[in-house]
Amino acid sequence: MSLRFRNTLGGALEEFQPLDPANVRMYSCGPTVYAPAHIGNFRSFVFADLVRRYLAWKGYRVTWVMNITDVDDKIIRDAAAEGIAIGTLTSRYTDGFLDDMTRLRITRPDAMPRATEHIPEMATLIATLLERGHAYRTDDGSIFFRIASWPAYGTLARLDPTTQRVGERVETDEYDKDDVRDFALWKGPRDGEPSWSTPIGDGRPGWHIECSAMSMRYLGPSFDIHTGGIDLVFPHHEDEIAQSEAATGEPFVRTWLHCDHLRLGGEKMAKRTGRLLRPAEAYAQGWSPRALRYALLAAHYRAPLEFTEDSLVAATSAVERLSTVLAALDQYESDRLDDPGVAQALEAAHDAFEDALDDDLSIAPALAAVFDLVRDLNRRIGDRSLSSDDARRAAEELRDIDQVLAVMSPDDGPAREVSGLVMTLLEERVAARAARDWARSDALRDDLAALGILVEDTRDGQRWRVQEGHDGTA
RNA sequence: GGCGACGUACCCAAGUGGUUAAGGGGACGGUCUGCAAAACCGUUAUUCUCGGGUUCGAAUCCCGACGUCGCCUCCA
Repeated sequence: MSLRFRNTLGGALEEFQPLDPANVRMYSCGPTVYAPAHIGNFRSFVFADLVRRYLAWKGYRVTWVMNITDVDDKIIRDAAAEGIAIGTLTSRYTDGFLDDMTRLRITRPDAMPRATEHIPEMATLIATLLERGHAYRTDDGSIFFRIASWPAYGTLARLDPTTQRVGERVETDEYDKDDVRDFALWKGPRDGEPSWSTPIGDGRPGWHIECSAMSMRYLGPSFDIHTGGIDLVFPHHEDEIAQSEAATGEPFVRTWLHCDHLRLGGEKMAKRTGRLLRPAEAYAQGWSPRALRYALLAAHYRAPLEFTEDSLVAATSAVERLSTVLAALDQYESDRLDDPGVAQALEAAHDAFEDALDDDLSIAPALAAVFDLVRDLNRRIGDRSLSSDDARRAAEELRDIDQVLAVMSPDDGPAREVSGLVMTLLEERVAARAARDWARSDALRDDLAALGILVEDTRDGQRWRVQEGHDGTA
């Protein structure tokens, strides 16, 4: 089967066909760096990473761009409150964001453009909109997009602009718009606010224009996939489409993908309500980054996901189950001949995994296929019915699948060589067990545990794996 | 008020017309083991929010009720 996505634009399940088969172009709305991102934000970034990884796994070359919004009202407000330049504030939170991405195993995008570094591109785009009559200036030097000039406005969000509820929370009179629904492309200069001098005048960009300008800069006027949280559908992405297509006259994005909210206590996780959890806080409570990743990944992206401690308990057990079977396979040895049933099981699991994800990234059946395989492999390990090559191939298959999931290897340097001390202790313990010296054996097990090495005894002898959170280099 | 999503076991979550309702977690029982851990086996939904209807047959389709959440305003 082929890859299909549920396109927010139109709502249909559509077969994915890249505009350029040799290069899938994808853009994700990134963070506004005025505070550490919370795990609700990261749900959308982990989701985008899943799209990116799955496309690559399917054999596509992907160019992935994620913006960093480093100038906006909240950034200006918070920097002023601290008495620092906005760049000082935003570089602080940008660094933190990049660290969080790394720990959550989110692939580094090919480009992460900053808004403040693309002011000229935005000014050019706005100039075009002015020329074409889709934008107008106000007395204070601001420039607005004229929604009345763009009949398709509202298509993405399925909103009828004429019936929008306006008036309840009309923006303050700070900017003098022709129509309350018009949105700011450019904000005129003000005292105490950062300002750039451009051909369209002094001031600073509005929010939506940066994504249009930067996506076009790196991906061209038309590209394949645009991702974001469901709350960006309106007005952000609606505005992006309007201003982009009005400027270029070409279709902006082919497939829009939006993930639903992460919830806490039954409600959307959000900074404004204070109802949130940040990655660092989860780690401080003892949860591992990969368990957090798994918890964010394990539900379908278009379904709301309630985040609870139970979900982290489940995620922790699930990822440990995966790394345990991998460790067992890696250490498995047998003189047996290959069992053709193993190759069949691997192929069946691979196909089921792919079929599930092909269907609009249906992660739950994909994971079910993985865990069905894990149970089968554990059974075979217990029966010693595998050959050494069977075990090696099984581990290879799991690691291949993990190119998409990125949850199987323990955090903190799983692939690293363990120290000579650990190897010596492991050997000593084998000798102690051979001599049935249980006291010595148990003492060595404790010593190894203190070094982050979990030792288990099986019918086939001693088996070990690295404990979560230890790097095994002690 | 408009638009949208949703209600499946103790928890999370697949399944969208037809043999025994995936998978993960938790709990309990068992096997293995010097002990421990891991693993494996078994038990945990005759039933899918409720009430009607269509059908030979529905968790799956239709109507209604109740309940939850989101967007319409900054927001992943």
